[in-house]
Amino acid sequence: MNIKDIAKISGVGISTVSRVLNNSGVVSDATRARVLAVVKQHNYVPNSNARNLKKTQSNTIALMVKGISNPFFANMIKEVERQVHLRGCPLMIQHVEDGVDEIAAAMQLIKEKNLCGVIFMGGTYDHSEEEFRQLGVPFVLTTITTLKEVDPSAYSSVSIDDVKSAYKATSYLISMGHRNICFLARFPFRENTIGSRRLLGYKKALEEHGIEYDPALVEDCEYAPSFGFAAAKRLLNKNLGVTAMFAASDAIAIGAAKAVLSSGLSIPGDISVVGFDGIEMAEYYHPSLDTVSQPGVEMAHVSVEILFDLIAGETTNRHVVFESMLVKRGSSRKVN
Amino acid sequence: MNIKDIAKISGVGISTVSRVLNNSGVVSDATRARVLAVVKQHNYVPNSNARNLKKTQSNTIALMVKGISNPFFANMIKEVERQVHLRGCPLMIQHVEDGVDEIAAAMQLIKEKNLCGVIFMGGTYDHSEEEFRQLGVPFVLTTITTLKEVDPSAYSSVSIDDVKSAYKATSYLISMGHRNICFLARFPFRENTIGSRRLLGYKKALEEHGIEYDPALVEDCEYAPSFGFAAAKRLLNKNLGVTAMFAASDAIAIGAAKAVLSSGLSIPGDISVVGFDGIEMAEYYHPSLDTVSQPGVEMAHVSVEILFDLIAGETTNRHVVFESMLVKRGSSRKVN
DNA sequence: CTGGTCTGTCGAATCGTTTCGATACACATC
DNA sequence: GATGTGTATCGAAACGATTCGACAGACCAG
Repeated sequence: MNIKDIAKISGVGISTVSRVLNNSGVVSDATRARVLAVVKQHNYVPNSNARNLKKTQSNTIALMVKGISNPFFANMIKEVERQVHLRGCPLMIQHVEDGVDEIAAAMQLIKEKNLCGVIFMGGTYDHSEEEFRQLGVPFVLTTITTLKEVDPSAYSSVSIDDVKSAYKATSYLISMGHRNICFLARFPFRENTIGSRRLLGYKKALEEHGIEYDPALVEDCEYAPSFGFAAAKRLLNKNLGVTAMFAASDAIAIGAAKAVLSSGLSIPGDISVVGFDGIEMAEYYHPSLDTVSQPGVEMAHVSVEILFDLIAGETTNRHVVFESMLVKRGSSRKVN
Repeated sequence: MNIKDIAKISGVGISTVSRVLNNSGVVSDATRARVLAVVKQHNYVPNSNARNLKKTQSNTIALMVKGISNPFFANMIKEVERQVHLRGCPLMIQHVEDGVDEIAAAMQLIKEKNLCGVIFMGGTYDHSEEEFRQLGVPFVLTTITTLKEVDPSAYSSVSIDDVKSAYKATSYLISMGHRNICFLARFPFRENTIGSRRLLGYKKALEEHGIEYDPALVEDCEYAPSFGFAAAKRLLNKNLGVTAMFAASDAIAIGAAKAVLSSGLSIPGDISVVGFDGIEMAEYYHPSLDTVSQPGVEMAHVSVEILFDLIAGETTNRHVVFESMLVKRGSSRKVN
């Protein structure tokens, strides 16, 4: 069942059917009604391959996400899907494995599928401005850090201020009298990853309060409970008199909290714990975990909005920085 | 840059380029090498819209998932993505909102995009055999229950035995002396949802051990911590002398555990808690939660395998039922 | 030398759309 | 009656791939 069949059955020309379906050009009401009736009756759905081929562009959006099983991303992905869908566009979600070049992967998809836009989510990108420009379609970087210096006019982004957010959490702990605060995050050996940015905020807070930075208090760990657990165990074994832990994600914080509790220590009695992200599970942990919460769903929403603005012809790129929020639930307390 | 350009630059015919790219037909080694060099040099990627149009079928797979933000699905989705990707096929992930007809949505995508296969994940389907047959492409139902009786030869599926799994968990609690065991799950007013199947297993275990089924011990609640929390609160307020809680998902169990702990009761001292699914967070909860674990990643893997077998021409549908595993971690204990 | 087979290649038709230029008719204007 | 201006429609040429039938040359057999 193709447009030709519909045309024949409706007794009109092919182009008339096309104009009806696309609401383009003029068609008399009578003809329109007749065509639509036939379309509905036969459950006709236009073939998007043919359409995209002819138009040399599709309405498909791709979401390239690093860490698709990260619980913080789960709700963001859902929101992206919802918003894109709402605008009548199909969405392709592609998980980007560690070590693959996100831009190259997107590039391939763009050429292959004539994508009309891309959202990149999560990770640290090591690409030059030139590489971004070569994409050739609108795109948004959501919760992504870039290693190379890239002209802000060359891309759009949605993020929070990681340095400031980590500073906030650390200052909060310091204000409650903590001096030996450890920090758990993932930092590969390079600058400007999410982890290193948060480390920067952590250091800054220490410095401003005259506390010397001690590398022994910092543990490298992936964004998952099992790694947080192991890292916290290592730290506790060092016997450094830690009274507070700040984790760069709630998943880490949950693992770390488990390590603390299963060592027979209490939270916040012996050790205060603060996480990052604001996932639902952290709230229902016992004790409920304090965290620096990112407005993930809104961030996803705005990402889609920016993308569609760009697709609609908007030429100036936007950079939206959301405010993170320190959520106090009782997993930290004052010490003297 | 299209196939014509590549042909011209390579000094060969269009069809020769096509045969090189598809490894079809005979091409001399010299010609093949020359064409491939040109392809690489110009970063040429064939346009899949044109290809799919001509072939009247694409290699795209769709994943229709109900509850995309469910943490149990997160790893499954990742695995599906990985496996499909590994086979060189693009994946479209579509979240199915409550109340939309999954099959109709898939049908539309299939016609529109000439999909070559679909995986349906999660939810309860109210479709007739006829509707499944109309899909016209291979598909697999993963962790899905069907309301209507459907001939098993008409579809493939991957699942666990929900009745048996719930029976296992309930029997475990009973064997430790519990009599007042409550059950938390989502059951709309119909048979054969995941929730009602697990309820069946719960009832069966009670019955076999001569414990009368008390509807007051069953609470309806969505698969998320906040709902589990509220449901458990309601239960505790009834003062029914509950000593154990069995939740139909770990997310519910975590919420319920929070309710128990924040009421000043202890787990497993006062109340034993058993969840369902086997998500990582449940293990890192404190106390670590006992659960009936489903091998989600394997289930996803097998789903993709079955799907590709069907696409490859396999004509008999398969139904793989995985064994769930009772994981004891210490959130339940003996009572007398 | 003729005819047959094999190898490597090519051109053209085709997939199902969109869209541009053409056309046909009705009606008004001069 | 010739001309102009809408309005509603149509046909045909694309879009970029695949694939089938055709064909040229090499080689061998008779």
